[in-house]
Amino acid sequence: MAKEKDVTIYDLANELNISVATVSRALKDDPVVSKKTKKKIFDLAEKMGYRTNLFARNLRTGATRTIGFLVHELNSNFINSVLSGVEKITTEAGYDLIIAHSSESYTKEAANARNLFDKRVDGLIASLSFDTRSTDHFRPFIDKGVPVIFFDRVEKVKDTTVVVIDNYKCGYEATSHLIEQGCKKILHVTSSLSRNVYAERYRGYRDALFDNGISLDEKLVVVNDLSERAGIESAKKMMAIDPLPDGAFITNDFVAAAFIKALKEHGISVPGDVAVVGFNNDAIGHLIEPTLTTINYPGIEMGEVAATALINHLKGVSNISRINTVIINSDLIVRESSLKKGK
Amino acid sequence: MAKEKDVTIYDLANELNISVATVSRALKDDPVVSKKTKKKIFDLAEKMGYRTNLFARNLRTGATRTIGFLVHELNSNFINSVLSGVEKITTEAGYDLIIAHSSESYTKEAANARNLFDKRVDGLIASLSFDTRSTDHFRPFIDKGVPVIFFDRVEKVKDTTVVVIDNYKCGYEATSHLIEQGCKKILHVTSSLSRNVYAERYRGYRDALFDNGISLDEKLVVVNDLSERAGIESAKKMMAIDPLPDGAFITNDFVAAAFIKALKEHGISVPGDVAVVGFNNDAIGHLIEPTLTTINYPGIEMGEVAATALINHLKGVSNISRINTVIINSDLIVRESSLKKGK
DNA sequence: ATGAAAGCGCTAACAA
DNA sequence: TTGTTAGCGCTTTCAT
Repeated sequence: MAKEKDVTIYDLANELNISVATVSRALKDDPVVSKKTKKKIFDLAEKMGYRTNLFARNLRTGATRTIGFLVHELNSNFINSVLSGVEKITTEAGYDLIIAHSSESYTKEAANARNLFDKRVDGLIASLSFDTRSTDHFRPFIDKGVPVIFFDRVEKVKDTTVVVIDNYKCGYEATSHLIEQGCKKILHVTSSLSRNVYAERYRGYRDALFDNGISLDEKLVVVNDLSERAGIESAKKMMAIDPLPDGAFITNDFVAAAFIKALKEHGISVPGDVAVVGFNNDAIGHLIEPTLTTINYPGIEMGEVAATALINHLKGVSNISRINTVIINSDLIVRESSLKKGK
Repeated sequence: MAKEKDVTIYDLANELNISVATVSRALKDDPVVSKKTKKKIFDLAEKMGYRTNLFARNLRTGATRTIGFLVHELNSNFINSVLSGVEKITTEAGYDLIIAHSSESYTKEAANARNLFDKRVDGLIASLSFDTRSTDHFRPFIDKGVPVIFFDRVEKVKDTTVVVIDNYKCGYEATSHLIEQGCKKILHVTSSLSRNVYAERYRGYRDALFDNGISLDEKLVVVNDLSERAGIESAKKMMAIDPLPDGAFITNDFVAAAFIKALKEHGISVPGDVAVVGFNNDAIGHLIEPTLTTINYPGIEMGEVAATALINHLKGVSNISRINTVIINSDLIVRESSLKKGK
């Protein structure tokens, strides 16, 4: 198949004996061009299979109408709901999305950021990876005036906006709920405490214990990744503790599911012996047995809020740099896995 | 923050009193430029924060080193493993990925295809959405000589390569396994039969029944989408059948999980009353109870194979147009949900 | 080993 | 309402 030469506005202009300027204007539906000429041009463009050369346009205008979406992983329900929220808004506004994920690696995240910068995105929506130690890779965007919005896993960087839930409150509520159910010794399975989300939930856990007169035992805090293996390992770790904890607050539903499964295989009953609360409200939570008590984390809404703020800023409707932090509602969903007392 | 002007090769050239041609050559590590000059240029580029303008380059060269990845959904484990396989290969080869998903909509798929075409991707890897009725939107790629590879949900289009598993065989094996376990009346829950994957699995189901002297009952074939709701509805549908079927072959693990859950809630035991086989080998399969018998569908491998074929073609190492179809291995994983006979 | 200059396809300021 | 023309930043051919 021979590569056909692309049709350009010059071809259209030649064919119709008009200038490229008119063609260019017609193509962007400039009201200054007469209906007749427009029609002629559109028809011919269609007929000749004309496609805008975006590189030429971008080169010329310096704007790409493209938003970067930079996240740690794509295979998480939460990130996917955020993505669909973002996509809804950006699509409506006529922006394209370039998605990059870092597989939880700082190096890859930095490389992706660099890449998105080179691709000249008009704005960036990002959630940090596990081991991101610095936010220097976002500097170029900020210096150049490209708006950056962080969500979920965030870091306060000057001139950026963050969209989050109140992780502290959620951690506090989850833990309080377990205490209300009679738990006295509560395991906390979480991830890198240098990430805000986990650090905040941990603070909530700690304060809830404190406020209820339970002393914090560092041995009950298990830091791991968000894999199935992490759930199984945490379960093993817990079973080695004597006496056995009677509750567990796990910052991820998938990990919680694996955790519960492992416990049950060793004859430990949930919630009878150990009450469990997860986090995120993934679909898996009501497919397992017992169904999982969890924190509802509204991803779609978060994505919509983040994208709307960004788009409004780009349109000049509002100025993002005034907004420091947006907090989205979230709440505890009580199901079977935590109910020691019956309903 | 004022938008700083981008540094260009002209700035570098001016600063060093050399020509832009030399700078351009140095930047792409052309051996013809002396080491000394190169070093000067690289150092200055670093110091001034120079970043290549990809639009200018692409406009000039006509190649983008970008691959399009066009799929129906992103929130599926299977698609995500394919993606990670693809990404591994493309990244190694120095290609970027643009990801587009159509939310199972034909219209959106066509729009995405058009968009990727405008973005001038060098190649395309795609899996069709549910209700895709035509493949005309891939024509422009083929006509222009841009290689297209389909995987999973495919359609034979001239001059394209497809990467698939043997869905017929899998359907046959899953059904035969249920029959071996003593099932005589087997429900089949699947999705749009106009998509190759479901059509083939259905053929396998039908032939396995036939080969075992069981007559096909169209009322036992339930076509639905791949949602949790689909699982629940299918369960309800089945419970209305008298006498109750004793086996179910469900072409998606997630749907199967919801299905089993619904049955159990109505006091029907799995596998005791109904033996169940799923499809895909998602993580959820061994977190639920009973653990789910399923077909292993190796996404990563599939992604690697598809991407490798594409890249090799682009590099001119091999010619894709010779290859019609690649079939990836897949097999039955027997777990608890289908074992009526014990092990 | 380096430079001069044309041109990729498009937009927009200015002119008519 | 339409046309002319100067670039956007880069690569590459042809000279030197």
